[in-house]
Amino acid sequence: MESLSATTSGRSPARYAIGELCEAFGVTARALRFYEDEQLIAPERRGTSRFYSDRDRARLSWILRGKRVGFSLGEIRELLDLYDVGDQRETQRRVTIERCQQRIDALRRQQHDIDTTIGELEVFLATLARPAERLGIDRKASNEDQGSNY
Amino acid sequence: MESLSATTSGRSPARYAIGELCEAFGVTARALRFYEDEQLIAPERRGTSRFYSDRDRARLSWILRGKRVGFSLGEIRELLDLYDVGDQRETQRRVTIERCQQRIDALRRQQHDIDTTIGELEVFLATLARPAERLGIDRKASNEDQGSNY
DNA sequence: TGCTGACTTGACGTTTACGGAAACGTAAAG
DNA sequence: CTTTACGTTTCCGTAAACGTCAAGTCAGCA
Repeated sequence: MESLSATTSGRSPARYAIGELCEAFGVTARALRFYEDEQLIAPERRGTSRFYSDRDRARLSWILRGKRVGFSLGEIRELLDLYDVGDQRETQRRVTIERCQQRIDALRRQQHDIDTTIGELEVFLATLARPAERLGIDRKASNEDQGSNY
Repeated sequence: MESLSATTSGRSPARYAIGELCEAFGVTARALRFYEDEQLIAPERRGTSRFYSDRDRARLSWILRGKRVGFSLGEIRELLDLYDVGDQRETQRRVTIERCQQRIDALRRQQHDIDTTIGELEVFLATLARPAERLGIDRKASNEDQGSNY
């Protein structure tokens, strides 16, 4: 059973073995099983083996990006669940929308934080380039610390 | 001793008590002491008490932003140490520059990740706005997962 | 048939970033 | 002098996100 995706000799309903996904995404099998325990993905189970679909692949992609962006696995699960639920009875929908908005706002703040950090690192790099000055992170103890993410 | 910053009745060499900093930055004293244990800040110690300078304030600001941006405390310490060292013997300097560049690159990738995530969340919000469709995260299992941060 | 390699399920260990509580010190206010 | 507020150290606990064995299963093949 060389490659699962090869056995399915052509089109879409591809299945991947756990090792293939690990390879493809650079994660360990342990991690994938952990995500499964935590209800983030649910690959098909034939007996004891796992078979991942393209949907699982996409989910994994979301999970990993979510992590890089600072979401906890719990939050990621919630978001994925939202996607799955999709619509719902009015009230549920409003909550969902609100939570999404909050996430987006948080991400925007994070963008700003990253901008600032990159900026400071670049300034620092500049001082390194011409080694003639002393530096001070401590100009005026800038009070711009509103908007604490998360 | 109402407020330390008030006793220093005017200019720069202000000192802050731990409680003031907590208040100002929305962190617990426990956290500040922890950062001290971890060598991230080193407030003046008169006897057993702590007195924070503007420099400490600025450092704290950096620490908190660094955290929001995804640095670990260890990484933050390294970066702060770099700032302190400033220049150095040529070889050390090159390493420093390199590490900075890497951090900046990682942050740029993170920016991109966040852009993508915001985008997806907004698309999702749109589908929520007009509740008439089914959605699929799983269009084509987009393979755009290169550039794994950190 | 026996080996190899990939996979499986537990179960316990680890790191990070603090939180919480005990037990005590100090200092200004009433 | 006692209260109240704030601060200190020390130690133990925890949640998240896996890593790391151990021990066993199963398919393919020489």
